[in-house]
This record gives sequence, structure tokens and C-alpha cells, in this order.
Amino acid sequence: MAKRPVAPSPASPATRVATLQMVAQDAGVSPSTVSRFLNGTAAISDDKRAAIDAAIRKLKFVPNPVASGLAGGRSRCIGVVTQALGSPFYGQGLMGIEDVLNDAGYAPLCVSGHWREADEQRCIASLLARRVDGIIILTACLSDEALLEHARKLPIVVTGRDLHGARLRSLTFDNHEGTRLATEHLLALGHRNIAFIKGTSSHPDAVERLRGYRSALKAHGIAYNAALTAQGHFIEEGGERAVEHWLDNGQTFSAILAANDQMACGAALALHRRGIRVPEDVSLIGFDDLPGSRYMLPPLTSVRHSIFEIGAIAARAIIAMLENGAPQLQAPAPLLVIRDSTGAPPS
Amino acid sequence: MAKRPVAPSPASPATRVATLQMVAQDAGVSPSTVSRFLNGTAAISDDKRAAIDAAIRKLKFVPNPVASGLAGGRSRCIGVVTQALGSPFYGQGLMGIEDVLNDAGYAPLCVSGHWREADEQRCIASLLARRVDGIIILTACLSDEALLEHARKLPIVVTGRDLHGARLRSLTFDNHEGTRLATEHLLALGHRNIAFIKGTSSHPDAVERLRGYRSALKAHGIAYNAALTAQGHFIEEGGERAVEHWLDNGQTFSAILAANDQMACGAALALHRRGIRVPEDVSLIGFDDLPGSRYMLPPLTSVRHSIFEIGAIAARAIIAMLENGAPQLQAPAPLLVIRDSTGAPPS
DNA sequence: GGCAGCCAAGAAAGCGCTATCATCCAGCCG
DNA sequence: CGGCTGGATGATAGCGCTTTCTTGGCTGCC
Repeated sequence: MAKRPVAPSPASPATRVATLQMVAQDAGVSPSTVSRFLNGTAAISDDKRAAIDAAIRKLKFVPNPVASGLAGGRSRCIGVVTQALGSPFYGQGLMGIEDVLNDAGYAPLCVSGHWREADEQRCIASLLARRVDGIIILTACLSDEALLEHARKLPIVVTGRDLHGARLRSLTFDNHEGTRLATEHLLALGHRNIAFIKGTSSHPDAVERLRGYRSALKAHGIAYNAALTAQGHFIEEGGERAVEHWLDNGQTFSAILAANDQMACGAALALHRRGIRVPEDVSLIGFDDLPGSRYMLPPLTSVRHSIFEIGAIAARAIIAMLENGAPQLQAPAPLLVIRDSTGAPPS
Repeated sequence: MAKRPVAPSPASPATRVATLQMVAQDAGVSPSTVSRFLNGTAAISDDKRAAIDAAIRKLKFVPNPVASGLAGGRSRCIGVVTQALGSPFYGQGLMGIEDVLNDAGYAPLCVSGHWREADEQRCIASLLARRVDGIIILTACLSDEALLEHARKLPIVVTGRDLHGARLRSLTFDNHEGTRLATEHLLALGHRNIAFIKGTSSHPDAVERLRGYRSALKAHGIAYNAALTAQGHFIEEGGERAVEHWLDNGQTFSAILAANDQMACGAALALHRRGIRVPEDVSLIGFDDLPGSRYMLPPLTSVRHSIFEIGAIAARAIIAMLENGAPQLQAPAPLLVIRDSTGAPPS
């Protein structure tokens, strides 16, 4: 029939994995029909349908996503750029993404940008080269412009930023409300000298979290004291240093709000080393509610906003964009989880 | 020259990304030569080399890994199966793998098996379908036979198991030595009643860690007391329950060795709740030395074996296997990191 | 000087699949 | 009753790259 050799290598029947061609031949139909069967692209008569089904089963055929990616342009693969595989925080987000994507028949391709803009660009370029169908970026370092530019090529969902475009959607939780809630909690307990450990200032989340803290103070007529804020860069060591710095400089405070749990953890260690008890002497609140935070000593009061859920929402949104649906991008509201690290200030 | 339309769509010069064909045309050479240039498959004269180089730069050409995967059978992509993206422990391993792979021009494709054999099979099947060049499995649930079977199709490196085959290499750190070291440390401090929190028994690591603990006890002529071991399933809650169980049953112990840091963390919380001080009343040791463990209160003594390093070694090994080198699979020796959670038993 | 032996380079055949176009056979209307 | 619409298939041209297989020009050696 065809001039092309249909049976690739009769010598090795078991070695080679089944191809669509082989299925077509076995079922006595054309490759086009098999392809249509697989993708539901067109109606197929019942007898052919049955024949193809039988052939697929018999040959244990599994479609090759690489080939269909090349031919059709769709790879059923979503690029996910995170900052570090293995970050306790973003890791949760990856799990949310993976769950949703798998259920929808997509595979995530994770790359990490290490919080460096150049790395992030490289990552995205490599995802583009691999012809992913869409990209989810968990908190990009990239500029809005760069993001918009990339979104001209394929759908993108980005978290931690408020930015929309033709094929760009974003999803950000209410950081401001989160720290506001946390600060209100401390205020309600009677604290007046509340220190704040900031995250990396270039990070939009960090800016919003600081703003939420200040809003709450202002609402209660308490002056913002810059000496009671310190930069912690979102890592444990930063929290540790912040506390040491305040203590060394004789600052007075009865509570500490950290812009993430990791910094709260570092702060807890520094306090412990100075013999300061939590929450008897100083109350401590984190942000993110990492899985490990309920196992801190004492269990940490924190602001939960479920990055897992955010990952899942982002994944659903990117799928919706690919399938011409309307993406839903409502982030869950922040929730204050009160544990044992906060209490009334010492009298 | 060629009958094939060389310039795909003159109407859209900016829309379409550069292809190897276009580079060839621009440089005035054949596609084969460009391909050889890219892969270093054959010698090329200096003038052509320069022309190709210029064309690539000019057109901003990036090779399409999907196409070369299809054509050449090599995807420059390594499948990585982990148990959960976002596990604080395996996450470190993923980072090690990613670093090495990226440097070697490979990309990791991560999937997670959720500690379920069926999921793991599915994951591997999907990696196979995507035509990865090799697979790294971070602690498989699969049987030796299943692993060996898959290794007939492509090179595999598996951690946490001792199993070798034609294209299968494994890498396991010395769990036995790790807990032996930890137990020796407690013994040296004068502890005689040392409780042990076990990991999931189906896990080879868990078995070895228990064995190391028992060896050390035996070496010092101390009888193994089954009542002083409890199952913790490698999670915080398990550690918590274990301690509560012992305390509720009036067991006497002056030290606890947990088969991983997460369980140690749970144990610390349970002890704290009962008002038992670490290390004054009870010493506590973990295993894995997670990044967060130095921020526990008190900072946790633990056995370090660097899963990051193991990931890196596994990645180097799989690359060596792909490039016909001899894989080096020496895991780093376990190292006891002594912090503040261990001390002499109360007198 | 002529021919084997080489080496750089080109031509062309796919890799496994999708998508466009052509085809064919029913059924239907005027 | 013939042309027409239309739904189910088949044929076929790629997707962008690798990889033989060839070819043509040189060098080297007897």
C-alpha cells in the first residue's frame, strides 16, 4: 500500500515499542484514524473504533508525547518555574500543581530560578525550547515587561504579583490582609511594641506584608518605629540576626511578627539563646504556616494562606487557558492560625 | 537547491522561532553540517564553523530538544522519581540532581510516587513514554524485579537500596553506621536506657537504622528492649505518638534516637508538652540533619548524610552511564553533627 | 602519474505523530 | 435522476532534527 516501510524492523518485535503506525496496520485503518481516535478529533464508526481499541490493547501502545509535541505543537507539558526545588514553602505549591496537572493529563516540568533573574530567564528559555504548552511561575523575579513579552508566545500564570495581559494571568494572596490580621491579633492581646522582620524588599510579597503591619499599627494610632523593623531576607538566619540586632541595641519589644515562618524560626532560636521565653516574655508570629510550624517549640502562631491551594488554582487556571475556558483565580483568604507562640505581654 | 520549501513562512519573520534549517540556509551550508556543528559529531572546516556560529547568533537560534529527541532518540532529559515534591528531605536531593544535570546540559523531569507502588509504576511508564534518557529513583517502593525489568529499557540509578544489574546502579548511604554512631554517642554520654523511634518497616533505610542501633547496644552489652522502640513512620506525628505512648506506659528512658529528624521534631514537641526538658531530662538525636534541624529548640544533634550530595552523585552516575563512563557511586560517610539536644543523663 | 584512502560536506530518509486536503459513498432535494 | 452536501477515511506533507549514505576533492604512496 504505502511506499514507506510500514513495519519498521520485523527482526525485533519485542525490542521496539509500539507506534501509532503499527496500531493502524494491526487495526486495518489509516494512521489518521488512529490519531483521531486518540484525540477525539473526529467521529469514528463503531467497528473501526473497536478495532483500534483492540489493537492498542494488544500492542500495549502508548502514544509518544514527544512526537505529538513535535507534530501538533502540543506537548501536554506545563513548565513550572519555582525558586528552589526543595524549598519547604514552594515545595507545597509544586505538590498542588502536580496533583491538578496529573489529573488533567498534563505533566509538570519543573525548573528553578534560584531567585536570580538571569537564571529565571534561562529557565524560561529552556521551557520554551522544550515546547511546553504553558508556564506557571511561582513568584517570578522577572520584570512585568519580560513576563508580558513571554506571554505573547504562550499562556502564563504567575503568582505573587498583580498583572494581567492577553495570555497572562496572575494570582496573589492577600499579603496585606495577612500581616494586618497578625498585627491585630498582637494588638488585641495588648502588645504595643511590635517588632517586624521584613522579607527581601525586592519581593512584592515582602512589601505588602510590611504594609499590612503598618496599616494595623496606624489603625490603632501607634506610630511606626523603623528601629523595630529589620531585614531578614526570608531565611532563618535573617530572623536570628534581626533579633540579635535588636537585643544588642537595647530595643524594647514584647512581640515579633516575622514575614515568614522560616525567619520566625530563626528568631525563636535567637530568643532561646538569650533566655527569653516565648510567649511569656515575647510573643512570636510567623507567616505561611509551613507544615513544620506546628512542631516548633512552642508551636508557632502563623498566617495560613495555603501555597498548596494556590499551586492547584494556578494549575487549574493554566489548563483553563489552554482549553479556552475562563480561568478562575481567586486566592484563598489568609487565615490566622493561633497556636502557642503568642500571648499577653508581660505585665 | 532543495525542493523542500526552505523558508517556511516569509510572511511571519518574527513570529516563528529560528530552526536549524534557517541557520543552515543563512550560513550557506547544509542542515547536516549545522547538526554536526551543534553536536560535535564530526570535524568542520573553520570557515563553515564561523559562518554557522554567526548565523546562530544572528537568528538567536536555540535547538529544539523535542525534535532532536524524536530524531536522535536522545532527549537530554532525565526522569527523576521522588516520593513527594516538597518533602523537606527529598527536596534536597532534587536540588543536588538538578544542579549536576543542568551543568551537564540535561534537564530533570520530576514526578512523584507518593510512596505508592502503583503510582510509581505509572510515573515510570510516563517517563518512558516521554523518552527520557535515564531515570534516577530516589528511594523506590518498587520490587527489585520491577526495577531490573525497567533497567532493560534504559539506565537507572536508584538510591536507598543495594541492587546492581546491567544498566542499573544503586547508591545507598550507610544507615547502619549512622545510627550506630548516634547510639555510641549517647552511650558515651552515659545513657543506658535509649529509646528508638523506627521508620516505616517496609523501608530498607528503616531496617538498617534499627539494626545500627541494636548493633551499638549489643557492642556495649546492653540488652535490646523492644518496649523501648516504637513505629513512627518517618513523620512528625509518629514521633509525637511514640513519646506519648512511652510516657503513658511508664517507660523509663534518658535518651531518644529517632530514625529521622521529622520524627525527632515530633518527639521534641511531645516532650515539651509533658514538661520534659531536652537535653537536661532526656537527650534527643535525629537522623538526616535537615536544614531546619539546626533551628530546632534546642538545635538538634543529628546524623548527616547529605541527601543533596547523594542526589548529585546519582546524577553524575546516570550521566556517566549515558556517556559510557564508569559511574562512581560512593556515598558520603555518615557524620554525627553534635548540637544541643544531647547531654549527659540526669544523675 | 594514477589510484586507494580520507575527509568535509551534502542529499535524503526517517523519528512518531498531527493536520490538511482529497476522496468516497450515502442520502437528499429539486 | 444527477448533482450536492456532508460525514467518515485515507493519503500525504510536514514538525525540526539526526544520521546514514554519497559525493567530490585532496593527499599520499608505489
